[in-house]
Amino acid sequence: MALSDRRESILQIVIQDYIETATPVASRHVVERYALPTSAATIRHEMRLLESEGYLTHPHTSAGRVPSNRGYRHFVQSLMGHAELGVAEQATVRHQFFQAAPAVDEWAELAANVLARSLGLLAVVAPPQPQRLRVRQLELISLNDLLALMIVVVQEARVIRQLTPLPAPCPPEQLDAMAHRLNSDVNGHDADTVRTVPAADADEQAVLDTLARVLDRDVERSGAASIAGLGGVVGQPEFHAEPERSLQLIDLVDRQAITELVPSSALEAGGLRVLIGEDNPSDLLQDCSLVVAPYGAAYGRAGYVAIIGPTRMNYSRSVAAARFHSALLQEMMDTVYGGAA
Amino acid sequence: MALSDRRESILQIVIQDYIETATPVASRHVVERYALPTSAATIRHEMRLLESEGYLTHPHTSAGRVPSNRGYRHFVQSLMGHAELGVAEQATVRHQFFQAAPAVDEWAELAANVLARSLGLLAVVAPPQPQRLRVRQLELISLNDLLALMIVVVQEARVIRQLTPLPAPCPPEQLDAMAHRLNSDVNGHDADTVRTVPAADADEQAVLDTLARVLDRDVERSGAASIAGLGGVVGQPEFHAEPERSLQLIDLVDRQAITELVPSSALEAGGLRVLIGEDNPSDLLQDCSLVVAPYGAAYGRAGYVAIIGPTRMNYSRSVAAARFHSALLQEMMDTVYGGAA
DNA sequence: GTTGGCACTCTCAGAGGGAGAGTGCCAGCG
DNA sequence: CGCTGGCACTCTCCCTCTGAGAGTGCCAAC
Repeated sequence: MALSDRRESILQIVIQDYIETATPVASRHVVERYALPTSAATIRHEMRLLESEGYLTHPHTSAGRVPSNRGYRHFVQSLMGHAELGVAEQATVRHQFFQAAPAVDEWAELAANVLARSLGLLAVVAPPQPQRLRVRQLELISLNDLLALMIVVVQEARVIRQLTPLPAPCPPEQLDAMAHRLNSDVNGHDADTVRTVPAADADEQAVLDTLARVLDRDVERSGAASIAGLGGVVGQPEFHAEPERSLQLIDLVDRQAITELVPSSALEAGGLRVLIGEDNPSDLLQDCSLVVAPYGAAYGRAGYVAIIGPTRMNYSRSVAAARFHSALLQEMMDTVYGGAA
Repeated sequence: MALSDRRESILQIVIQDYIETATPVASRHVVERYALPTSAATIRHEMRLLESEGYLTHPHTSAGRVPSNRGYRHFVQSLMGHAELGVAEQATVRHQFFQAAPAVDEWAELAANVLARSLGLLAVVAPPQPQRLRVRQLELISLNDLLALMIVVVQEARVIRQLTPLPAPCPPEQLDAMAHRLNSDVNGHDADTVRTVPAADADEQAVLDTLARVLDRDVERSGAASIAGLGGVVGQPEFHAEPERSLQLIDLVDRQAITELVPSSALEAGGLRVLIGEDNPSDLLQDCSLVVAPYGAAYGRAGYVAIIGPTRMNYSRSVAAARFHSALLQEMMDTVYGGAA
């Protein structure tokens, strides 16, 4: 069912006004603020129709209108247009990344911080997860005769540190020799092939076992997602009313478990997705929206940039920012890793 | 001014009861719950005296007594006794660390998580910061002819990843050769001595410059403190009443800036400190207490285990847990790094 | 020194009431 | 037929009031 032009623009005004003010918008407010050529009564009439079609709701009889999830959905799909970050803002963000770019570990964190700050919402940035890790360099540091610190640099440009107990005493020189020997054996190997490498003695076996286990474990860990902007979201008016909800969210962030809120189905499509209210599988996000922009699928399980906020979030800005950041991260990864895993 | 025995034990009861229930404790409640051989009126009389001496307060005329900061301080110093974690709990924690111990990166995080969970308070664990970093192993990965990924393993068992632009084109083999050459030159060097190493060409100079800068920067970064338990602490009743306070705290954690709340003066003494209410330099913690247990001073600027919660926190448990964890972390570091920097 | 008793104070929850904000509807107008 | 002003109606919000309940402070008696 198509909406008349006027009805559409009223819907758009109501939504934008509500996004801005967070208070139900009244008919009179609309005509006055937006200098419409009609009277409040007419707007009232149109709003009533919009409500009967499911785009708006009513907290109570004598309150103004509030967009329904359907209204938001229509807004995102048809009314919002193709959102782009302003040129100036793009430049600022690029500049920040340019300054930080050398520190590979910090990309996701930087992105999350910039997003959170500029949107005032919760931002989650998860880097792509490689399907498997391949050894590039193995380093063994002798701590004492029975304990070594293993440092593994993997081809996917990650570094793992791990303590390794040694079953038989092994003095530092011997350990160095072992590292040297093993390095050529395991170079380019992943967990599975590491397991097939023959060991010269018990200590070597222990090191190889640990190495294989560590390669597996580190792939498993979906961890390392950066989260920022908790303060911004729980400061939103919709959270003031329901402290339990805030607490649940805080707890999730605290436990580093917000990644659970991003359904993997949203990543599969490959493009940017906006999940509004009940679109979200999680109960916690029933009154929230989620903007997800995947990136880096070429490097394994796709990473993503996600924005979480009340359904009343500024979709235009959120979508633009998420899109821009995911593209930027993709671009940086391509520069650094040459476009292939 | 010494307190009579009875007065002291009443103070102790009031404080412990208040810590447990978070509600002002009434005279009648005390006699009934703790089966005291006196009447409520007597308790009332004693409480009045305790109040006039500054150990207790009164939210309002018809409310029970609440400990004052002075009361808490006296409790911590004289009444609480020497708190130790139960044997069973010690064993559990040790077991958790034993399982995770191999992953060096995760010690602080694990400690923060365990503390936060077991106390329901905010836990901050900051690893010791080495005064300077010395190169152990330098690795250069060619990304393209003009860009390399530098991976530095430092003797302090930390790993740094950093992008390095190359002024002159440098194919992979050549880069490998450079890494090999430089490795012997920079081994054991810190930022200052790295700067004195002569460079063979422009690319080598660029790499050395980046290396020196990175060694400096990484010492600077006080970062890497692990924080956990935000949900627990803002869920405490004292935060319900004041949402702004919660927001400030959330924001501080969000910005990874809670470390600001731990005054460096608390670390200097070297022993465990308890800062109650206005002892805290930060405004935000005026109604909160801070338990700080430093560790690892032998490895540079001391790290610490800190517990943050309302003044009504369970000091006995907090102090015991902080002490135990700091000792455990110290012990683990000594095992791994052999007791010297 | 301790106790029971009693008056007093203060909070808290609920009820009531008036003001204000908006709507829904209707009758009239272009 | 769509638009408009007017008006009754509804619902929230805030303020005030009130009664119940909880505890204390004090006093007189033991």
